[in-house]
Amino acid sequence: MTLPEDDLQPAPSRRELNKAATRQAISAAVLTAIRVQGPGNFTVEDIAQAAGISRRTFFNYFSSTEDALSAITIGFLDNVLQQFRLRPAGEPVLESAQAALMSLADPMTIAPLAELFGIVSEHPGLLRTELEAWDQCTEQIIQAVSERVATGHAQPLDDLHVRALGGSLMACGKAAMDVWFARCGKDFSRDSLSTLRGLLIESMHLLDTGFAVPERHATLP
Amino acid sequence: MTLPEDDLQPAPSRRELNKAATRQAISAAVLTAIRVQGPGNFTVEDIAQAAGISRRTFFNYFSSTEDALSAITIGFLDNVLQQFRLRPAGEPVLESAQAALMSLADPMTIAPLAELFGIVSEHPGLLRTELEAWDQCTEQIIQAVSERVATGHAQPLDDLHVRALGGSLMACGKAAMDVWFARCGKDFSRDSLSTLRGLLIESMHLLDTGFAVPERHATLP
DNA sequence: TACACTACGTGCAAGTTTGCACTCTGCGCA
DNA sequence: TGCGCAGAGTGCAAACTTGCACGTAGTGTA
Repeated sequence: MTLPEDDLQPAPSRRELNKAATRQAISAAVLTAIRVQGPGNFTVEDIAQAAGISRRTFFNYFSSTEDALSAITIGFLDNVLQQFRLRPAGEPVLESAQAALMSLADPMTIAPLAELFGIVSEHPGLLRTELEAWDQCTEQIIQAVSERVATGHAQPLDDLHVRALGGSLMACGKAAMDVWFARCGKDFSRDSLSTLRGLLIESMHLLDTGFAVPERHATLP
Repeated sequence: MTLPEDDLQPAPSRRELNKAATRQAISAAVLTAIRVQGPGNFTVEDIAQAAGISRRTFFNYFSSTEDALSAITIGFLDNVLQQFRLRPAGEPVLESAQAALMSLADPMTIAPLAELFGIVSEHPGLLRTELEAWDQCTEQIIQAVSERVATGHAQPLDDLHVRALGGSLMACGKAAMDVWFARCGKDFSRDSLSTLRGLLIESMHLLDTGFAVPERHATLP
């Protein structure tokens, strides 16, 4: 009963599935622990138990609970970048970015990220960790963009171009989350998360059009 | 946050928990596959996938899907016998049996067993396997009773006594399931399963009172 | 009948999880 | 200050899971 498998990914092995499941179980457990008990009021032992693994295994995956928290953000970006890399090499970067976000079929994929965002806003002590994660994400975006422009263009773009673009992408993502959070608060429903995804795409689009004000140049022929 | 732990069991290790979870995931997957696709219309590969493990791991646990089915019945009995063995050594066997069944706090524990019972009734080809499981259960009951009377009595009971008692216990259990199934059909709700547990206990009680007809000797002083 | 194909069942080596025994650090308390 | 203790991390061996390769058996097909 194997599906036709329209995609070209070679179907993740059981090993990979298990690891991914464990990673996300740990991250989810940390998120819950922070929500319920507050940051610093739980032990690695607690997390391991909630995630259904041993304490030792926790440390096989993460070096600290903060690390596990970062993984939520970085993990989400990984998914998006994976989609990004599947886009044709010749496609403009900003179009690929929007397409990658759109291809996240299930908007619930963003749920942990969104919840983390809300939690960080309540516990400023976590901001340091979150900023670190974003910084890592930025570097990964830059890396991905860099790979893209190396293959898809006649002459490779210079470093400033690539890094500015990467940084802006990340900044747009953050802006989208800020706006979403201000607008929807802690609503993690499917609809709300769909809105968030829409905002993310919209922010990329703004970047794409050079933040042009719609009224001035409505359309180009 | 460790609870007082009123019981004397040494808290199962993570390894034991993992194994138990895998065993039951496999059995549940087989049950579902039979219900949905019918016996023989699925592969070990399907089961492994549904249970979230590799095909090889399936065979680490069971030698066949039938084996996994037997495990449902035998596993339930194991739980009951575990409670049985916790009863004081001096307590009469039939009282312990009733107490063991009563100490199954959650009647939902019986759910897989009950569902299996229903499925077997629809697929007589599975009966052979089920009977085999019951036979194994009978032997285990006899074993447990045998251990009990060896420690709790002045002189050990003879083989006939022990084996007849064990066999009768199993027969009563089966009778209770027959009656429950005739009465409740495929209702696996908490209430219905509570009824089943009641019938099981009642059948043990009948055995305990020598199947006395209530009207004749109502009560003894 | 011969052949391809699918699924079963098993041996083995490599990858992963776990228990345990440390060391180290921070904290409360006498 | 010194002591005890709880929790973070880490090294290691044993237990467990997985992928893979193999041999077997049944089934459909030319």
